[in-house]
Amino acid sequence: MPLKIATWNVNSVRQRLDHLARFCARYEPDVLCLQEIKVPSDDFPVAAVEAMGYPHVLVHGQKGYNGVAILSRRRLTEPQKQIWCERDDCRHVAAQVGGVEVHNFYVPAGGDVPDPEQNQKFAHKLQFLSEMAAWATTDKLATRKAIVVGDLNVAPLEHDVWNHKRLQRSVGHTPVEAAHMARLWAAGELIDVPRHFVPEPEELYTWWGYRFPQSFAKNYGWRLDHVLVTPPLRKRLKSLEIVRETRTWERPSDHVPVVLHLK
DNA sequence: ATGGTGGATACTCCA
Repeated sequence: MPLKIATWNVNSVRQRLDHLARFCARYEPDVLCLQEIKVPSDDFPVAAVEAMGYPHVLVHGQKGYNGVAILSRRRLTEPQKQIWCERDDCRHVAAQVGGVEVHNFYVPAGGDVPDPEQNQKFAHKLQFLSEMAAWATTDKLATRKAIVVGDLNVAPLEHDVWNHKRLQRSVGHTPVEAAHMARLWAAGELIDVPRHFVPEPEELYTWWGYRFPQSFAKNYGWRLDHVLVTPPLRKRLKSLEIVRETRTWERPSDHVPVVLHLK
């Protein structure tokens, strides 16, 4: 059965309901994984997303920060809300849908200083990525039909950022973060789907920051949002699209959706 | 060397 699955860091689901409706009407994903919903689970706008065609909703949210959700047209089973780094800050939710295991992550951004000794946030990010790799190994992720999506807050490859040389010392593109990402890929034998379709050196970005007002116009982008699949799904890969147009809409999220189409 | 903007919150944190 075909399956269209999208991931999108919406930067507050309540601020982005109009964009969600527009995106869903245009791209019609069967499953939509959201990050940074910034709302407690009980206050999630379930009626609004049901009206968009998503009656199955799994939310792991809290007040103010972080938070993830899976919206689906099909029934979601075996819900999971794992805790990482011994703190429940709503960064992971997972479920089975259409015979596939979908894991939705929001990895810590890591603060500004790329040194785990000086910066606890960076240490937390590295530990989170290490735990993901350990989980992929011990749970034998590679043997299952699994999809890992979300805002992993790492642009691992040279052409995943607009200026590799300049940004190597910036959090999100340091060699140590790229090495952690490579260990996760190896641990789950994960296929980096966007790069499967569009290899380096072509640029691929999913995020353009707010702090430089011209970042999108100048294409100062980073590829922070990821779609990874295990080997049993390789033959079902049909297409992948990074939906840049949402970044041109009024009051956009700083991240754009990524849509995977499985045969 | 530094600041820029956006969202949630409540006199500030996080990205």
